[in-house]
Amino acid sequence: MTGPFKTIEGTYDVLPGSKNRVTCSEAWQHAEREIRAVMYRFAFEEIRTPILEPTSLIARGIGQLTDIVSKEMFSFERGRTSYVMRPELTAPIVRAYLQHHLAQRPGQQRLFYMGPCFRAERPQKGRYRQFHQFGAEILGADDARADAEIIAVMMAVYEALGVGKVTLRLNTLGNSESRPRYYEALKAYLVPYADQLTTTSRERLDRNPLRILDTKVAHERDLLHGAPRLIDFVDEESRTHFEILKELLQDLGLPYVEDPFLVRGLDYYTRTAFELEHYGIGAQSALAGGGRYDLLATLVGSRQSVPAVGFAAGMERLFLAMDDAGSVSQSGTMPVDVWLISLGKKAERNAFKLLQVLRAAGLRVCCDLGSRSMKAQMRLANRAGARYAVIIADRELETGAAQVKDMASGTQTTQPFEALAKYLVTRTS
RNA sequence: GUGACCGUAGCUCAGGUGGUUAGAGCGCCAGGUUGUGGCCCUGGAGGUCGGGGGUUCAAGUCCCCUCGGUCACCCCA
Repeated sequence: MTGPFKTIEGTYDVLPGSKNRVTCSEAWQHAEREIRAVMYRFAFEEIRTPILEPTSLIARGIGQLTDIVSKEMFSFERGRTSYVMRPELTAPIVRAYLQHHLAQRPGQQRLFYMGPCFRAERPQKGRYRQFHQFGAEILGADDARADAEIIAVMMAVYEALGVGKVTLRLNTLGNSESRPRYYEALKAYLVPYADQLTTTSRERLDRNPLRILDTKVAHERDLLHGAPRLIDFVDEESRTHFEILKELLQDLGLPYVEDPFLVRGLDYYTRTAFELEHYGIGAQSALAGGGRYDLLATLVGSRQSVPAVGFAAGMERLFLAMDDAGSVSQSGTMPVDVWLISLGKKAERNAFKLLQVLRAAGLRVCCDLGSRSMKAQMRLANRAGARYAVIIADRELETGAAQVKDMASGTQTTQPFEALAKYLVTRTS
């Protein structure tokens, strides 16, 4: 299908009552509610930043050479300014933290977010051009407990939404001094084998050798078995930071696997890097990822460095994992408490006023806005999942009492108009 | 950016080797009950067969192009 009534490639509408979790508004509301609840329990506060950011922030923060910045950004010029549709939220949050001097607020800043992000990739299962992330950041703390807190909230969200069977992979990348030393060693090892490397890996050799570590090409993986190990180059402080983090995770009963080849695709990570995986949701198995990014603030131009950790997770992948885990879905449209049925113009007018009275009493109430037959209105009441149907026609107007039908049992009673709200409220709460 | 598969009613899909007015189930609307839902019965609305071009007496069916969808690579949430 093509034409004007069509969402653009890699985007989708979220509709009420959709059988597909990703496109079902009730499923989104449920997930968002649970995520918020977990975040509040861990004492994180919400931050919302613009979807549009200056290109320079993203380019400097995430790194000019990353895939995201080099080929996946939706960006455009407007006058003398270059804008991007944010591809992630960590850099924007650091920007907000610096712009609004959030360091002046007491203690560490514990922030969470939810919202759309954009990357110009070819869509596939669990990957969209407009996708949605939620995540949390702790800014202003270099203690390993901050790393553990971040991992703990992240795990708690999946726990709360019924997603078990997740794998937490963990690694340390070292600090800004040890990383370059490892680059050199890895480069020195790989250069003699340059002719055996793929073109992309050969390009990375110069610019970002770390990225070669997460290659999936079989013979490159074999080659890497003999390569110098990242952990051997990691500085003493980063190493103890990593050891403490692992102990903390053990204390919290959070299982993890160490993965010396885990490298993240963004330049700003230092020390801790982690990924949460779930198999059974397609090729894109990463539910969430994150790590420590002590360098990011200075990368975007801050004179002072800001120690920080965070995680980012994909909503769409969360939904896929919930499907795979057989998590109870919040499917189907939300039923109404009461459906008002009226026959005749006069009754319609009266019923319309009654709608507001019942709503003011806290009931979810609706009626047909046409002039259908009793049968048709009854059918609508049924489809809307109404607990009660209230019938008003000339006869009821004369006697001053409405017919109230319990839709489940089919029994019908007569209630004076003045008593209606109270009657229905006590029966639906 | 590359590759594979797919594209017929709102949805899920039938439509052997090209041949009369393109079908079903579900959904929607209405009637069967002139004031009563769910079940059942009956009827109705709804289709540029993704789009364009070509082959042919004849194309939903064959060929080419194009657009979209899905999945995968790359990479990542």
